Amino acid sequence: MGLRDRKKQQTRSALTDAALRLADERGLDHVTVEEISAAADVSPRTFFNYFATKDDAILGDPVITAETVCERLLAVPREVPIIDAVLGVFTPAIEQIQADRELWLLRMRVIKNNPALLPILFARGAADEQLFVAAVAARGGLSAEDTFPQLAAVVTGAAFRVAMMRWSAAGPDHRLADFVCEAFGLLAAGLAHPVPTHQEVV
Amino acid sequence: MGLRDRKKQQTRSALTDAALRLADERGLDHVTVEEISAAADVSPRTFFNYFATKDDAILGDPVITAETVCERLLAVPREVPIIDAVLGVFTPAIEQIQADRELWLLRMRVIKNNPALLPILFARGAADEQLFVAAVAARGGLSAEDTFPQLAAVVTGAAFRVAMMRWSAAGPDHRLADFVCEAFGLLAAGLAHPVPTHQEVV
DNA sequence: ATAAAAGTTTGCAGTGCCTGCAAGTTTGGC
DNA sequence: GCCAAACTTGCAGGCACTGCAAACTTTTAT
Repeated sequence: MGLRDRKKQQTRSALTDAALRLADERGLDHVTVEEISAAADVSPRTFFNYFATKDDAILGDPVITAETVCERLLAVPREVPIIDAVLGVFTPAIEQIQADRELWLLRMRVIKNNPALLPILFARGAADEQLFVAAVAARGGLSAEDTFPQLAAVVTGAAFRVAMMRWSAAGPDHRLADFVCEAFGLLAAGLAHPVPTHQEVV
Repeated sequence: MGLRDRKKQQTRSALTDAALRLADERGLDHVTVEEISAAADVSPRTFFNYFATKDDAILGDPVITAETVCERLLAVPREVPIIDAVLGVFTPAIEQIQADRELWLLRMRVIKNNPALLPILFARGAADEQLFVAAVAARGGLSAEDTFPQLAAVVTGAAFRVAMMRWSAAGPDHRLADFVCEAFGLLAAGLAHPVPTHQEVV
């Protein structure tokens, strides 16, 4: 990678870093693009060369592209239940997030304090979601217009989001993977009422 | 209701109607608040006395308040599985939407064409979502910090959203209730792979 | 009926996000 | 070193949205 691209990468993360730090300190609404740009030593106009919106700077680059998700999902044999398949597909991303723990905890804190950001946490756009739906459909030999793939895609996404929130709220010794497994497990159980201690399922 | 409130109601729906119509014609991005206000015969400043954001005018009033949801949910006996409980709680809202079919189909078309609106379709705000989580928790004798209520609330919301999308995409003879039931049924089945015709579950 | 009170609409001025355009400046290949 | 491509920047401008204070309208009390 040449000097050029290295510099771009630097500017990019300088911008997210500044955005995250400032938003964490004062709340996203009390930080202007002008301030973020100043903190990253670029002009406000340049900010928008890197990110389409102020929010995007907070969210940074996606950990995993929709294309990768689709590709991997299609590689999972059809016998594997969709929940396990999705879990497998996301595992590398989960580990990636776990590795960048500090960054992500900060990011999640900012998201939690600025709920406007929340929807974008998973399924960053309708386009990505549609790709995901299509992949689930293809893997199951179904149409993207069928209920199952649409539901599976959206619901696993929602479950993942819940896992992220819980992980970020938990203590430092927890692994994101555990939260995701727990959530997906409950999903696979059909959201059956969890058994309080010493109680049998009816 | 006095003249005053009647007029307010009139203005309010004139604004949503104008917003929906114009957004449907040209796309939300190509409609300004000024235009919506002009179509509804009020000043742009007045628009913002009625709706906090342009999006809100599209979305109109919530069909069911978070408070009602919580109230009803707490009334459902604990033995009823959460999915059935939620289904029961939403039924009146579902019928309400079905009754205002024309309005909602238009609204859904606008939402589909302007995916930025999509997240707000269910769980209009983080606050509402939290109330919902709390209600699910209370009904199940769990804490709002537990995984189960958080997951159940978010996931059923997502499923409802999918049902709405499917209903709006389907022909005129379909009932929203059927789509919701189908989605909730798949959820209850743990997102098991649906059986294609003439095939046995492994 | 009339005047005061309470609630609504409106214009105005201002902030901040975001965009297109037309320079300037930096970088990589020759 | 020199050219072309890529990147940065300033400027002008559109639009969402807000607070404030001045009309205006409905309601209430007399």
